Amino acid sequence: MSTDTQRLLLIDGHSLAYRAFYALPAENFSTSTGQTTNAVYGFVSMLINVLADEEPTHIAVAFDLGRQTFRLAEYPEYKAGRAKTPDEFHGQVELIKDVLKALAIPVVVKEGFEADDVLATLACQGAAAGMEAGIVTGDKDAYQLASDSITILYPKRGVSDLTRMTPAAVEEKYGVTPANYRGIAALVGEKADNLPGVPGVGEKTAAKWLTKYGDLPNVIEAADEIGGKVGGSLREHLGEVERNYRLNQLITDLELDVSVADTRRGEVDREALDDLFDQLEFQVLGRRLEALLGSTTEERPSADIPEPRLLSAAEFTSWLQAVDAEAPVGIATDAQFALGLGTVDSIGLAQHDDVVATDLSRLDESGVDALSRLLAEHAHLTFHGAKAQLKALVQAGYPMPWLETDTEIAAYLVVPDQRAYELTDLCTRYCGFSPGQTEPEEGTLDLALGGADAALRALGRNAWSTVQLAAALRAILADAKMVGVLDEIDMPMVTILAQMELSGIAVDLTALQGLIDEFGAQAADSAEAAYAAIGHEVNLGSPKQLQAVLFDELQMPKTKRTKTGYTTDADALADLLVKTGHPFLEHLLAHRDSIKLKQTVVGLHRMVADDGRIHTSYLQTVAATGRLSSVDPNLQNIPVRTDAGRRIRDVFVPEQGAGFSELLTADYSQIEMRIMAHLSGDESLIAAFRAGEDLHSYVGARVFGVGVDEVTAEMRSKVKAMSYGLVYGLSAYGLSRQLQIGVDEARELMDGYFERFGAVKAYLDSSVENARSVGYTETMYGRRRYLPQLTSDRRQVREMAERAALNAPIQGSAADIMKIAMIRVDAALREAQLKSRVLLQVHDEIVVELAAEEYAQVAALIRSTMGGAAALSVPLDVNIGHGPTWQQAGH
DNA sequence: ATTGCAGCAA
DNA sequence: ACGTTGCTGCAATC
Repeated sequence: MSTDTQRLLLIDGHSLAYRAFYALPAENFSTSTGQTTNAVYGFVSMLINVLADEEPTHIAVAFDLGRQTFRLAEYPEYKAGRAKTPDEFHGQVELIKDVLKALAIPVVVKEGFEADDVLATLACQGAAAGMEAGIVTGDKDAYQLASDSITILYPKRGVSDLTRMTPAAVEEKYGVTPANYRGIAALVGEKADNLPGVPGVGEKTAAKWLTKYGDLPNVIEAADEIGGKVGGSLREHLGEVERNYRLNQLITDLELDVSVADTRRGEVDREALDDLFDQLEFQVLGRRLEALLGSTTEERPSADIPEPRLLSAAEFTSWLQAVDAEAPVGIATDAQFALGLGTVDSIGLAQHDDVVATDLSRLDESGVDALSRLLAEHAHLTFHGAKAQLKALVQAGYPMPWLETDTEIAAYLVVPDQRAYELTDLCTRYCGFSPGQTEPEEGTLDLALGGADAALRALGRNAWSTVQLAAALRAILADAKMVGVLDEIDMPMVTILAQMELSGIAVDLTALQGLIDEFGAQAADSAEAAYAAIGHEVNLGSPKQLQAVLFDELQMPKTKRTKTGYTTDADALADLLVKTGHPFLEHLLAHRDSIKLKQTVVGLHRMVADDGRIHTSYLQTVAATGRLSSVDPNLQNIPVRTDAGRRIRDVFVPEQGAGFSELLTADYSQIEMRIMAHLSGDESLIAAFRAGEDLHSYVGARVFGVGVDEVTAEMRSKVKAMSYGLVYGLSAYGLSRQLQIGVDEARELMDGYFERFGAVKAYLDSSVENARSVGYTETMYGRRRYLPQLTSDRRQVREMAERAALNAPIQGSAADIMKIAMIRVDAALREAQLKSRVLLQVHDEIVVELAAEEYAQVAALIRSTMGGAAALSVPLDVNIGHGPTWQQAGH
């Protein structure tokens, strides 16, 4: 960009704010006073980026004004059918205008016109005055304005990534000139504006026609000579197309209160801006803006990343030998891991501002030694998403590193309910710079053009970035007193999980194949019987087709509504079976059972690796409470409640012929209720656990006012359901439905419980109230979960948050205790030089592969370690079993 | 490719 | 509207 050209930046405020609102999760952007700020954050973040990128000399933001526009007047259905914008959005537009005012950026509106018309007018005026104009808008109609002097900056995904739509880019994407883009839009239609186009005509067909006939009026004129089905379709919809064409034309000659000269950048009101950002609690964003406004050179933040050096094998070795043992080292690799096998080809390393990268395959022996020593001995290694990389490195022959910080996990601890923790996003958010593209652009040309080197440099940048990010996140965790959770619980877990996943668990393939055949045959039989019962075939797996059979064909009474019709879930079907006695239902239910089992065993079979074992992956940053989750396959939901289901657990066995003899399972009994007893301090409940009697009978005796041996099986099961339900925030209505009893009886049960265990109720209530006032819940070890929805005025949203607030400290403390136990078990097994190893974790249970002759020692070690993992006011009971399969090791 | 339903676990 | 936290597979929809 030449410095003497004047650059005009024009932004569609409403459309960008709206995109930001939906791109950023509202629950992660809310101030302590409850103001939602996601749209403001996204908008301002986009604004900062675009100011840095475009360096405009002139700038303006347009907003829509007035409900009545000329488009609506011509077509009353314009933009109809759009969902009502949520209340959380409107207030944020005002905040955005406040920010713009402080930044001295004029806001332009014109009654009866949309923001894009205003922008089009200003852009044309600017272009006429010899300026370069950029229009930031989420409305593609603006493409029609693209020219040598006007570029459209269209947000690709979210609001952070803007595509530059020049005339060439428009032509490349749509095959037509910007002027003809209107024709494409008119033919294809725009769903968001409720402007239907020609059915069957997409961008390709539209472009073909426009190229052939020149422009849309010519296409319309020639409509009669266009053959085929689409030709007919076009003739039928000419009216709509002409209307779309009129409506999507942007107005470029509005009379505005603001002229291009008025948009010259003015003096920023720093004080107002500081106040505003304080109020919005935008710390990082404030610093980013500060950096941008403060420096006259307006250096890009990403320019701060040191340029990575690509090293030869010899250079790499000497770099490693010169590493400072006291300073953090960032590591990033291109590791991939699937089905028990990993690959890692290249590595980036960073210490201080020295960033290097190399191909691992090129390393000679001394290079491998030096890297091994770094991994084994350095005390300050930082990764982002370490576990898969550790596994791949270990399989490549390197030692298992001791890692100080995994920035993905640190970011999870800071905000545990985010969907993704991408390094780039986190750097933008917490450090105010962006390491940029983490992987080279797709496409075969890249390799030829040095894509491999670019990929190496990206690894170097990632390695450096993760060190900066670790420092930023640790500072935040220190403020929240959560460094202990990071260092003592979640970091040590990473290597333990990596080892468990590398081990995997052996399966008996013959037995597994047997189950596939058996469950498959059962499913086929039930399906046949079901078809016979109604006289025709139907896809039993399709709720929609089942509804047709049950409610239309067989005229059965309607079940509970779902979004798309009536439920056909197992409860409802069982209910219908009682009411109608129709044999179809019986066979359908049997089919559901066996097809589900078959699906499960087929899924497991698919995941057996070449070593005959299943290597699940544990996810450490998914469950908002601190639990682990398991994928590929999920080994935390293997059936156990039915006999048929339990048989699946029989295919999990110890490794054959390697000195392993049995599997051992160890689980905490009623850990969540014990935690509830501890946290509430309820004397009765604590006494119940200390008595060591059957908990549900003990509680049942209290609730029903009878002796412990007078508690019937029915009473016990009711109490059991209620006790478990309490941990989840169960209501009387929910309890009544689950137990198939009246709401009154359920209410009496709950009242009875709370009367005898008063401190439990007090604890549950105060726990929610406390979370509402501070904004988060806490486990016994300080792991937080933020729940800003606790102050929502939408009842359903608020109550959902209340139940989450009730559950999170209990579920989360249990998860913490299990993690601590696993860390200590791992250490104790090592210490005692035992060969047995932990393979699986299922929330309150671990599965251990027992080396021959080690049962007694391992059982004792695990019982005492798990039982002593936390000091509660009640004992932590551990059940242990062992046997030749997972099923038989259970108890 | 995404959404909804259904069903498994703790 | 009415019980938390997860994952997977299928059908239907875009």
